[in-house]
Amino acid sequence: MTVRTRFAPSPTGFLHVGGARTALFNWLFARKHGGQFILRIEDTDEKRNTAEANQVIFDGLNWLGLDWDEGPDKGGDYGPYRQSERNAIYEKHLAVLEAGGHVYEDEGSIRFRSPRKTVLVEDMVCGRIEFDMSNPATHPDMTIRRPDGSWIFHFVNVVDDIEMKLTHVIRGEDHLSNTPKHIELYNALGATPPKFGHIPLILNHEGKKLSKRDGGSSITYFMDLGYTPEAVINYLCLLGWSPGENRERLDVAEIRELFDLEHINRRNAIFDLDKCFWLNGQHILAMSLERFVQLAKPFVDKAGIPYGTEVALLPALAIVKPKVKHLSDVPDWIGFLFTEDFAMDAEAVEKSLKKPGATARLRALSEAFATVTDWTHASLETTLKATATVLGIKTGEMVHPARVALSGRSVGPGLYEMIEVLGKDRTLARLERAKSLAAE
RNA sequence: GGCGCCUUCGUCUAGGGGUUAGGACACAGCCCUCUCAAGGCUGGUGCACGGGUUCGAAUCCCGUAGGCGCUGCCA
Repeated sequence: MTVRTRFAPSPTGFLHVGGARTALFNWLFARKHGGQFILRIEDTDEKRNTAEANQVIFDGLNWLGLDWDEGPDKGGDYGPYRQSERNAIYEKHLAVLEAGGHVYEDEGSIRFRSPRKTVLVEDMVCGRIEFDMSNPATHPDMTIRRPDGSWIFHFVNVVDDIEMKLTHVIRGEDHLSNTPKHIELYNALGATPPKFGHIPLILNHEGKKLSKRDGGSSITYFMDLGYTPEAVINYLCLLGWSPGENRERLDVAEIRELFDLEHINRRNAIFDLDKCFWLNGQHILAMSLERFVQLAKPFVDKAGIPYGTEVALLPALAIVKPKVKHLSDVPDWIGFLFTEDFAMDAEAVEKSLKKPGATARLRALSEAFATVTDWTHASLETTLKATATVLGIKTGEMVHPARVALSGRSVGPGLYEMIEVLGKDRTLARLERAKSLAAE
């Protein structure tokens, strides 16, 4: 039997991190077992069904790297993959329920008549749970169709899962209490229920369900701020799941290999942006320069940094890669390398250049650098340190004014690396220019 | 209210009868150091509570409390 899982979001114009994690777990499960991952859009509420809202889902999943085998944009053997286009299928299944005497009309809507028995849910995450459905007062018959003919989630969801031959349904724990009702529906439709796995919810810092208002509740937030997909995937999978052995930074390939439903715990998790942020830095540090360029370049382009060719951009990105935590910070970190019109931070100028002797130091450094033929960070370091020694000052007393003179600020990439990237001409010119700002 | 699920540092978690209860983020201090990071070291804070069972409970059982979810003609 081929494993078939799905992600079935409603197009709200927003891809929630909880939804993204549900998608991730389904994707991981399918990929791990050599199965298929299906994308189905649950747009029974047609008001929400806009092209933009659909696109947000596609973009988010694509960004995360969660590819699907069947879906509205891809087709497949069990389409259409939008509920708004599956009306005939629902009618057909409703007829089956009618024929079996499982439904009745109630003020224009259609309700499913519960068999009123105990339903056993055997959940891959939660274990065996019995639900006593015998009391109509506490478990009323669910509505499956509104008087206006539109369908209710429970019904279409089950019908689609049957029709699309899904074998495993991994979803949020908010559906655990709905599951016995869904199983009743499967039975009435003569279908075998899939295996269910209910994963814990993601909560905000107040312990409430993460809402749109909470920072980091939307995948767009991570895309815009310059998180890497690898870090977000990593963080999301660590919420409610652990591979053991104190592993923290994992790449997707490792996660695909290690992931299993057995190690999903059952308690809800509070979303911690701090840790996600840390993980992002870890992934940036660990990734190849090629990957970093691929991820950072759009941010640099968007900021309009005049780097010219990609060949010129590469060394700049290389020296900030170990420092940067958000890709959106990259333009700010490399901007001074591509313009002579960079801002001079007043505080930094005050602290490092307005010091007695600063001019002499810059002059000495400038003269020393002028003789350097091997313009590499290693020999630049040697030269700078030797110059400081000659002047009888500590390395730092030379480094700080130089950094401000060359970049306009007191923090940045490694000084020698940035001088190397700057090149001899620009370095000497900037040192010269800074003398006018420096104290005698 | 009813039903279901859950409860290990502030947060994410490991641990499922004998552990000095481990790791990570965050926080503090120190080291390294050209800044900022990274890295290294150190530190504090935790088994919700009450009863059992047991020689021994964070771990098993019962209860209580708290949290979350469902109880929609939302998904």
